[in-house]
Amino acid sequence: MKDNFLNYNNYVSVDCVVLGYNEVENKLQVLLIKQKGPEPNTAELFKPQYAIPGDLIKEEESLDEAAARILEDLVNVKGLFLEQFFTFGHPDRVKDPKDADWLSTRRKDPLARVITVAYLALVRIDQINPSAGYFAEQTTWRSIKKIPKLAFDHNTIVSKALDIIREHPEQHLVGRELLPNKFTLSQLQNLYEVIQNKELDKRNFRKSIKNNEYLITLDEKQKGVLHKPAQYYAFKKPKK
Amino acid sequence: MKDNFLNYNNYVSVDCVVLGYNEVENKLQVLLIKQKGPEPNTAELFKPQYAIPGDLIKEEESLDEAAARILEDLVNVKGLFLEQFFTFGHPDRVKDPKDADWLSTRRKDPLARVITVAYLALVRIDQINPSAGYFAEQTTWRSIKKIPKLAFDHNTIVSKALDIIREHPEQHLVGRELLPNKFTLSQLQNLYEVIQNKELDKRNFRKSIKNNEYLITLDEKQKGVLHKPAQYYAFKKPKK
DNA sequence: ATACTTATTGTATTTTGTACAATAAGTGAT
DNA sequence: ATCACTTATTGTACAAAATACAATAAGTAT
Repeated sequence: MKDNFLNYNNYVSVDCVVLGYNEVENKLQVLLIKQKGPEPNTAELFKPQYAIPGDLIKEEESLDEAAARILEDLVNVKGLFLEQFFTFGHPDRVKDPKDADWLSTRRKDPLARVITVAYLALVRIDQINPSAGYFAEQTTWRSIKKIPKLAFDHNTIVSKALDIIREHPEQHLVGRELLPNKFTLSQLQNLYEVIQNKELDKRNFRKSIKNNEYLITLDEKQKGVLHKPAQYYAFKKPKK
Repeated sequence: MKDNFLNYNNYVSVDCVVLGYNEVENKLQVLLIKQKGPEPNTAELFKPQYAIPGDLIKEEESLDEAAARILEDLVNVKGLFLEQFFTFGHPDRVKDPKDADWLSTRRKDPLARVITVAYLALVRIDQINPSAGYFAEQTTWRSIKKIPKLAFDHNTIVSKALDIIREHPEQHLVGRELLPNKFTLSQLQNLYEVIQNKELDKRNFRKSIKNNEYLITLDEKQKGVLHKPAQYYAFKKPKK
């Protein structure tokens, strides 16, 4: 009877596309890590590649918890915006020869299939301080316009994340996640322009954004700027 | 050194929410199976529950392929519309006592965690003939308004599928999937009304739907009906 | 010719999207 | 006090899309 039991087993990982917004330079960047092996000085064992942060899930954690743990380990910040967006599970997604060396330092069975659940995180670059964790030799921000060749199928994963955020920026509350607590409408417009990669008309942008139920006008203006001071705004806390 | 290797292993399954449209009764239903064990006459080993069709993935198949296989085995139809929509991976999602008996007939380690990638399928009820496959004792259609208690977290999975189809019916090409090759605008409107669970104004529906780039007017009308015969329409094939 | 049933269509109104440029409110220099 | 400079802020005309609402058309059956 035991012969009828199914027994396929797989690795399951969570990978995080961390999009960081640099307000000063008005740039949207993605957080990459440089792979490292499990031991110090394992660099000679393989040619490290850039990758997005990810890890196998642990036995007792949910997928959401795994994503939070990976980010916490990497950027030492809790409570970031995190959203599952797609699961990548092609049998060959970790079987490119370019990835064999790194896997051999990390897995008992380097050719085993890995199914990965991908998450999107949004952060303000100036608010976090990524530091190499136990799975990263170093971390680096790269412009979403110049993403290098990444390990595994991570280029595909990043592309899909960008598609999703561009589709519905307002649904992803990008303003709340990527701007300071108080901000001007010009700051908000700059952010939308970077995400959508196109210029927006000031008057029309203001008309449409002012319908946003979450936007509230603060009782405060800019001070000390060399021009007409702008009104500050904030986001209401989400309903739920 | 081997001690540093990570070694968490998991079952990965694909579950399919099959939504079927019954045009005559204008009902949207979900396809459920009644669980069966791997051997004939195993019903006495456990109390079978209703569930959505799903199965562990096989070693060499992609997630999409697994979903197609599961449906093919169940409904003997290939080439259905299929879309991945979410992955459910809570550590306890298969550990409810109600599910222990069935798992014990199917798994070497019934308490092992199972992560499931959920797919949405759209079908015309009159076009397919679901038949009990190797994992189903029997199959049944149930109205989306009266879904019984299901095995595992399948009620949650079905709910999420319904949320998704209601959000963007046109993006899911529900017309193409759920109507005959030629159809009237009233048929199309009925379908949208069932999915969105609200009534639509005929004139406004026609105005908006006629902007649909995929809709074409056929050179044919209804015949033999006891009223003004309606024009037939069809959908163009999707671009790619 | 009439009754019956569903298909089809238009108009007025509101809302939303788009294109486009002048004025306002600060600072710093004179 | 005035002026130059910089960014913030606002309105108007037009087009497009969403909404509310009811009369006429084309068949069949009697």
